[in-house]
Amino acid sequence: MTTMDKILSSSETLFDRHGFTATGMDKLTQGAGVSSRTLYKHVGSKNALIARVLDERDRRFAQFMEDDTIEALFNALEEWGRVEGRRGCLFLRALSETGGDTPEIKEAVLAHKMRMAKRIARLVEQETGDSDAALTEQIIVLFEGAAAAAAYRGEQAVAAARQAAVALLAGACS
Amino acid sequence: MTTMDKILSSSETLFDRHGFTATGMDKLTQGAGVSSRTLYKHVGSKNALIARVLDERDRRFAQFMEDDTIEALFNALEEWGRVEGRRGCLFLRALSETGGDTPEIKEAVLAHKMRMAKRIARLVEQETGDSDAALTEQIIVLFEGAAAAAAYRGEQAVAAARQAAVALLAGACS
DNA sequence: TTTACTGTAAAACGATCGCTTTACTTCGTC
DNA sequence: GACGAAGTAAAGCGATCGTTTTACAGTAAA
Repeated sequence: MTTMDKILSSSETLFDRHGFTATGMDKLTQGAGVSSRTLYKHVGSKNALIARVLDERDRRFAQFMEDDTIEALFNALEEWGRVEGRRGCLFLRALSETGGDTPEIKEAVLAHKMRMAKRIARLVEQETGDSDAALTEQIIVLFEGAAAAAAYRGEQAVAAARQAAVALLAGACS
Repeated sequence: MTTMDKILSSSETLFDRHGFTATGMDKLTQGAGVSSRTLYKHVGSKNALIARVLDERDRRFAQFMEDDTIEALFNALEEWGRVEGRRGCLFLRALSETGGDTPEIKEAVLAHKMRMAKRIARLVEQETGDSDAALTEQIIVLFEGAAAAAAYRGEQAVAAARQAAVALLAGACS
């Protein structure tokens, strides 16, 4: 595990558990077991660190979600929540904590959301036969809602989202 | 407008725009046009202020959403977003920024979520004839997803959530 | 053996954090 | 006309913020 890996993975955990603004640089260096100088040489600034953490999480999340049906996608989200915890979407949390006015963070968030939207659109097209923009938007909302509601309702929220998605897909096929 | 009203309403705006942790007491006193001593006499602490702001928002939100159908509820959410902005659910944002370990804040958030869940359950029962827990959970997820996704997809996310909710309700009635 | 890289520990930068205090005004009410 | 309630401005509390700096150690290639 390289120094960079240590920095990114422990920072991700700290940000996720305690929030971005509330987590100071001392906690981050201490968490990574690294001096502050080393951390700054690697990432440049706290905002850049946040953006890098989000990019890395996007990679990890996309890899975790490599599924070929909408139903499997929601199953993967359920499993992700069991493993990683359910504290809401870290990307939207980063966006809202910074008020959306940190360009590097905003870009990382929107890139992730764009990628997820495209993936869902592709799966919908695969399963229904044609590209249904309205249905795709509904599945996106369900996915987002599952992540958000699971923070206080637990994994039943993800299960409900999956059921709803499957029902809507079935309605579109007929 | 009383001093307390000024404090709560301007604090709500600042928290919503810039985040809870990122908004310091000086911005809050300055925003309310009030001395720091007055603010502390009224609210006691920053965490207590956050909790009070959330309670007040819950009141305002519930009043805004006084509707008698699920469809009307989503219409109201769409209108709320137009008027108040779409930056995600302020309650969940408060919860995640504080890591969930500030009791007074956590209580305010869960009280709000419980109230919304009960309202949705009642509306579902009104419209389908019986209390369908699974369908209720799906509508809750859609509502939560609309609020979250609207932050980066705009009001089309709310429209999609409404369409999905109506479709699921129709499926349950038959 | 020198050079370059990567790391450490620790102090310090000015600014800001949440919060308290001191000293003083303004105002309605009894 | 005295009094308490409710407000002000401004300084200061110790702590922490994000960031830079100084001074030094280990290692591997040239």
